[in-house]
Amino acid sequence: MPTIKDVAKAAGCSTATVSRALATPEKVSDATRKRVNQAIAQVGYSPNIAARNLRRAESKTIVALLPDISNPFFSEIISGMEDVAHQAGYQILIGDCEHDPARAEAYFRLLSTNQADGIVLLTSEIPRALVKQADKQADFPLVMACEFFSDIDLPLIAIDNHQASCQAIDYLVSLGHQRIATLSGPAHNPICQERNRGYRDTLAAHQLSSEARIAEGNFGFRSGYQQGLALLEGKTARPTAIFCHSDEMAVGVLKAARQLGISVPDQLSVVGFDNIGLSEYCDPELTTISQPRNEIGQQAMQLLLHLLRGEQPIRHQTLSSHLIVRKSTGRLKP
Amino acid sequence: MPTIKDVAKAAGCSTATVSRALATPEKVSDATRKRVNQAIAQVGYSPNIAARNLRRAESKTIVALLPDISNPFFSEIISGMEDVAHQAGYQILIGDCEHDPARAEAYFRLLSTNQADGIVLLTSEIPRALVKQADKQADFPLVMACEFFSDIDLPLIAIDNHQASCQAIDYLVSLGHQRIATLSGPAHNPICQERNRGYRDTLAAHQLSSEARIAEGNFGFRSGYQQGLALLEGKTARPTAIFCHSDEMAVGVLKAARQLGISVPDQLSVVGFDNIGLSEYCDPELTTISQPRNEIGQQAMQLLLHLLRGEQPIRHQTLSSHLIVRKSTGRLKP
DNA sequence: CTGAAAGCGCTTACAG
DNA sequence: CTGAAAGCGCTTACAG
Repeated sequence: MPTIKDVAKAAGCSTATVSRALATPEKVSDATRKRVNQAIAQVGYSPNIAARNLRRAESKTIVALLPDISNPFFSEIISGMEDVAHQAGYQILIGDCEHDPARAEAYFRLLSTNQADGIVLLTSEIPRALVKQADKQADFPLVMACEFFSDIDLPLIAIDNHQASCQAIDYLVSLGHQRIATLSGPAHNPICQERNRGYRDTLAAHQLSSEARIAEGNFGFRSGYQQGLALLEGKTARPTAIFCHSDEMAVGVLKAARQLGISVPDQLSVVGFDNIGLSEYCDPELTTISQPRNEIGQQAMQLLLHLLRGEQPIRHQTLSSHLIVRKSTGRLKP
Repeated sequence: MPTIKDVAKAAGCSTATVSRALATPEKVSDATRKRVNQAIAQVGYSPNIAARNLRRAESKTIVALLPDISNPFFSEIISGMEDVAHQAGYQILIGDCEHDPARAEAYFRLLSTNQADGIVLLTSEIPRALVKQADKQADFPLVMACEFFSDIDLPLIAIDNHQASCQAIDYLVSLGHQRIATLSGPAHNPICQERNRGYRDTLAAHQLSSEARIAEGNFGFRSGYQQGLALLEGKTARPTAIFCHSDEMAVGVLKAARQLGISVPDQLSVVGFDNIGLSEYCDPELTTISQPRNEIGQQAMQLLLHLLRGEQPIRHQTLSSHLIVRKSTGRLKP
């Protein structure tokens, strides 16, 4: 591999000048710049980024920390992040935590070893000690997207989960439903708590508090199916609608209903969350809440870039979600 | 951040000794090693990886090049890759090509700039010039997984797509089907060509060649739905079974059938490919071909590591797939 | 506008 | 077993 020295030799100038022609071309005379560029092309030079990073004490790498890469919800967020990052000369390292604290820790360690410049945190399922410690350090750019911690105030891009939940429940009530259950994600997860608060608030507003019933899943198909069975085959009055905190769980509920011979939406309405690709292709098509995933990714990266430049950006931004009505919800049919 | 100098000072030795205590502890006396380790703990040292990488001329980073990160098929493969990579001290950089040649090129460029040590290629949808050129360079460790090029012989971990396809078609014939269509992925994709060859061979073996009919999709839900409609609403004799090159397309076909009032499996059998999580939760549950995704990821990474160590590993490995029979296939009911 | 020189933090052949 | 020294490839304040 040719180095900057080879270019300097070919161009008949010093390595300093080659470096400047690349980093700050306006500080180099036209003639020299031309010679340098020719030399670069001639010897086939591309800078050794490791050396540059070492010298500049940066890595131009951002870690995107996910709870679970297999959840399709995240892919479009990553995509939005990449668009913005690449344009600014950064690359994204996707960190899949797989609910393993050690993994999360390893990714956090990349910052102290200069292998990453910042983190976009897309999960609250990591050791909070890690986050608290990081938050104290000045040079630890950390941004959250979608998820958040109730007791640690970090820069955040997200939708209003309380409101999104209210909207879903209001809609179900408007269809005449009273026994509306929620199939929540993990109970300790702050976004689920927000959604459950919205659920309770809305039931209360309609004098339906006594009907409140929350089951707990983990966002995946299987838990949707299992909790769906539990909710629907119980002896107590069966819910006529279930609001799920993810589309995968909603599809799991659809399977449970099918198995129990409960027809959707005639005897049961189901609402999902996230509007993943599948929601248009399951049977029936899913009524769900759509988050602007690409925009969330873009804004989160933008926010992190501001932080990296030492600016003081607006730390919290709420993007709007909306309810998409499809075929899995409706009035009860006798 | 403390550097190796700080540790040396605290331990009362040279930086060389600190470095050796870390890299080759057996070359350092017990007493010194102990002092160094104490000093490391005391000053809170972690090595600057950029500097190490520069010195060693490696990055300990492997690029996993995907056609599309939103396809859940890949997540478990990545997972398998990560297990092996992390254990060997490597990290995985996920490169999402999004069918954009410029992106693929950018990721390939990481190798020449010392930002990556090797590539696991999970797509054949990239400029072949890139690959051919890379393949010529000795120091360009490149491994393919799942996908391959028909005219470029690279180290490869994959299933036998021809055989997997034969098995699916044989099974459908055994159920009494004769008009079996295939919903293929992109026609120029070698794995699809293999599968289509298996399809034709099996039809021929059963004297059904005249029934061959191949539609082309792109692996996604939407194309499954659209091509499904086209296959099923045609005036010509409608297929009684469709073999799809992905589960998402199969689910798209299920939707098309539903819309046309064709019941699965009574009037139409559908087979998918990949056994993604969804295939157990759609309606009806999908008969599909399962690939050992985690193992593919592990073996691909293992193969790449061998190459990086300058060894001469077995370049081609075929893992076995198997047909999982669920509810989307059956004998025709009148 | 340009160059000589120092230095980023580490590793490793060499000498002892 | 240990240290002094050179060097990986780049950047940048400094001097001119």
